[in-house]
Amino acid sequence: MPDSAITSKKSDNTRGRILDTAEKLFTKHGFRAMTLRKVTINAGVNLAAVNYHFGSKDALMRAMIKNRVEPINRERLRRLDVLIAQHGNRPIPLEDIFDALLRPLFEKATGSPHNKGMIRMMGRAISEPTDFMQRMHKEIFSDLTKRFLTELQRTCPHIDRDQLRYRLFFVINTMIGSLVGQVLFDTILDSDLKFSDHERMLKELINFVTAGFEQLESYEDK
Amino acid sequence: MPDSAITSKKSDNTRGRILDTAEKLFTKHGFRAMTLRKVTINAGVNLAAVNYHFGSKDALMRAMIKNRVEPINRERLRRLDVLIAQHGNRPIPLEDIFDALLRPLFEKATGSPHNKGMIRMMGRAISEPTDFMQRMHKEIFSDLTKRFLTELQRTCPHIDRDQLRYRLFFVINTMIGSLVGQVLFDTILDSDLKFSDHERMLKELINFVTAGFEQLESYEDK
DNA sequence: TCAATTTTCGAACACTTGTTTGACTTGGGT
DNA sequence: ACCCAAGTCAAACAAGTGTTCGAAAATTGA
Repeated sequence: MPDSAITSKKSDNTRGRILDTAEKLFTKHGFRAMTLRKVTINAGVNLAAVNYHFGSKDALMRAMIKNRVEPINRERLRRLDVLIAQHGNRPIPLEDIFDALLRPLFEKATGSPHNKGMIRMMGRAISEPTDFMQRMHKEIFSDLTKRFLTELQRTCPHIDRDQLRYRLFFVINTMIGSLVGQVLFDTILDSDLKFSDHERMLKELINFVTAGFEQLESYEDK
Repeated sequence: MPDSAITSKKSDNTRGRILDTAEKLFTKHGFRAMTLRKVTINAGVNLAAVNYHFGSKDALMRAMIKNRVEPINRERLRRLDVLIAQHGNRPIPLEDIFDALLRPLFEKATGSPHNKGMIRMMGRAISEPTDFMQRMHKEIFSDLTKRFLTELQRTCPHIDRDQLRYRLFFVINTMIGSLVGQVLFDTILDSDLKFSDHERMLKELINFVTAGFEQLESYEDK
């Protein structure tokens, strides 16, 4: 088995072609349809190549997710750092924090319909109940949530610690759900609104989670 | 093949035992692990019984979902009707509408850990990209969303029609995501908060979506 | 009671799955 | 020229998949 860190991501080598094709199939038809035979035939490589380059199908899956999620999370943290640098020790506007959290994901979901579907499948994969996925989840998102929690805590000292966590939980769920639930969107809408209008949707989403998180009008004592 | 509408839901007959066991396996280990052999062995019935009573594995899946979702949706609509009767043609408070939409689902998720896991798996199943699921989705949720949309429209005439749909979309996604994303919860929290505190979570969730939907402080012109 | 229908059962079918093996081909270094 | 590691390949493997079938068994109705 070769060193996976060195081999490039381009699709001119076998490893890259497998990764690309697997992602394509996974995106289009889900995990069940992503069989090694379909992947390898579609990629024009030999069946045994997957186990040679990745070790197993699960490992291929892991590599797929990491390759997609980690750049997004890096970008999120980068934007958060920019905000911190801009505002020093003054509070950061909530919509800016959420913009840093949501926009990188949505930008990946813009452009090609493949990216759109891919993000949706990522959301599904991440919420898998398998042990393998749960471990991976912690591994990938632990840092991210910690950093954003800290910043939200600092910006909103008036919000109770537990409530703050609940609300961030809801924010993230709204985000993931909105990407995963394309189907639902069509069901609800039945109108001329397009799911592909990402900028509009992102704007509405940020407004929604900001208002939900802030809860200017307090219902708590009701 | 027998008439599926007549046979009872209790687990003393073969059909019922299959349904229960399938749900248990699906809940605990996902769709992949729900093989017909595991189901039938675990239920103490013959392998061929599934195809005899349901016709196919997909049909079994369909029966599972319907049996769980439809009672919840009926309860949602019942509560909405109560609200309408109470308020006549005056607007209904938003948190009451969302309570009617969210609480029936959460009440099912209370009590046994099985129910909790089951709801989570339902959320996952519903967001499947297969044609079969998408058709089913429309079939099950079309009425529900239409009814709630109408009522929201009437209660919030000041909210633009498209925006209203976006926001209901977000509300539902927050709800589903919050049930599906148990894993995420643990990752974010890393604290003494318990996912099993449903009443607390439901309250926080209703506050969140109400504030997000209402958006008293307007960010739209920003 | 007896025939008819419904339900159960074991066995097999046809097929797909991920993985492994061992021989073959390639490409660079000495 | 040679060698050796890296990569590719066809073929098979063992295990598991949903589904089907015809014969038993159980249940029902007259």
